[in-house]
Amino acid sequence: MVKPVVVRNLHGQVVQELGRLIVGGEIAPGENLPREELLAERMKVSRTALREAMKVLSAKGLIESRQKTGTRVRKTVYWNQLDADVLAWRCASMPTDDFVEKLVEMREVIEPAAAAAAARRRTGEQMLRIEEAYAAMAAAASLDAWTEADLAFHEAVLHGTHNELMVSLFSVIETALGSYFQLSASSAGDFRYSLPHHKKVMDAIRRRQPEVAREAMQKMVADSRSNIRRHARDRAAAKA
Amino acid sequence: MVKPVVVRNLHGQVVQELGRLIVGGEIAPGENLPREELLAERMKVSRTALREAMKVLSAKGLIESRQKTGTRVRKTVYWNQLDADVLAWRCASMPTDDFVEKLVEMREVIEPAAAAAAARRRTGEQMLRIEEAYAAMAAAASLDAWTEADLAFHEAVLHGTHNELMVSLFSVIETALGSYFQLSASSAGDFRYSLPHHKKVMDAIRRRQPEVAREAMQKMVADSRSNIRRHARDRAAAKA
DNA sequence: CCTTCTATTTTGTAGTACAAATAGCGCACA
DNA sequence: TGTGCGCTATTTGTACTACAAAATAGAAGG
Repeated sequence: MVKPVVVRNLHGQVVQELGRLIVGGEIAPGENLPREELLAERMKVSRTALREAMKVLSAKGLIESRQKTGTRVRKTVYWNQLDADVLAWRCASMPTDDFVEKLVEMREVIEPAAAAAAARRRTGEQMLRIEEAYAAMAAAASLDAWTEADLAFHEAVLHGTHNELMVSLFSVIETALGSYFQLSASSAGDFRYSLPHHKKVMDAIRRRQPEVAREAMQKMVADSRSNIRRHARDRAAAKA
Repeated sequence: MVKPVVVRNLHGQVVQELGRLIVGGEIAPGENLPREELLAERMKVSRTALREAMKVLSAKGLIESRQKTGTRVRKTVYWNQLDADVLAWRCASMPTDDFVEKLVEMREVIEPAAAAAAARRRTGEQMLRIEEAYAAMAAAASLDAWTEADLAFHEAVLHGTHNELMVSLFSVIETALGSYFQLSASSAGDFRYSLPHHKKVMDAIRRRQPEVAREAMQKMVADSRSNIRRHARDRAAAKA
């Protein structure tokens, strides 16, 4: 269920490679990349392809190029941290508990509010999508199927808010759940324990009860957070 | 105080131009752009520069290119709506009250939570930044100076959360406040009325009172929201 | 009617040449 | 000795050409 990240284009590969390097901290902010000609040669691509890759990275706020000065990595404040790629790169290079905590904190802020808003404004169509996702979760036989349905559930709730800006935060939730599943997969426990939480959220949204929906979602995320902490403790204990 | 958007590069201009066209809806999602050769000719740039611009747009999720098929505008769901450029383009093309409402809704979710988190975790350094911004607001003589200080205040609070993901949401707040100032500038009223709100937030964060900070910030945003609505009503009345 | 193969179109990559900006050096001059 | 000015070397930016690769649509064949 890991992210496929299938890239057929050459410059796409370069984007991934450089992105990982930068976000992973191998090239520190303020530092300069080698000049284009060199870097292109070193990565065995043409300068053309390299430059297209660099434009992508600069669009995500990671780098900044100026004539004569060269191309340098920008301070992390300027990075588009909410960009799906950037999140993925961080997650790949630095899956520290610290970062996971930050992801969960975001969920705690976003999701209860989104659930409440969805309870107020969701359309019938959107309610249907939520219910379909729930049904898929209930029917899921494998962890993969469950994961997919779970993501669909949370995305459907976001759509229910009628606010595209909210929906764009799905990348954060996706990343958070992704690393969560990665943790819980190791313990191989039954993954269905959170189904009741989902039901409460769904019901509240159906009945248009914003505050009930908010609290149910809040509990769901809090539960997930404490699970993560438990896993982290277990891992630390196993290491010692 | 409008956004400068100074772009010295050619492809940067092309990015702006195409970005505005797409986000403004002139080219609808699902629709194809003219083929590169044609488009390059039409925009009077080389194919090279055009392609670099398109890579930027595809990095922001706006378009998607495939061989033989061409380049098409993606569904809005895939757009990085939280990207500063995308927000600016939306704001430029579609400053409808509808969109402003969505921005405010985001603020209502983010900022009270951020204020609470800052009250818990801010460092002395970060507190100082908040206080400096407040001082600058208090001393501001012009709307421009006030605007700048106000933005600095809200950014400083976000930094206090110690969560880069939160900080990245500053683009949303910046855009929201930007269009707010644009509205309130027309009525030319005194812009300092929200200073007491800011003081309450600052004090609560200094005293490490999360819930007080949350409520104070919530009131600030709510106040701003009702102001926006009043302005909208006034404008509607003036039109009729 | 369906399958398969081919031809054509469009983006992707490579390479060359030159333009433009600018940091840093060196020189002239006070 | 210090200070300012201009030159030059370096690095990115743009243009153009040529060809590679993918994938659609259409033709040919079963």
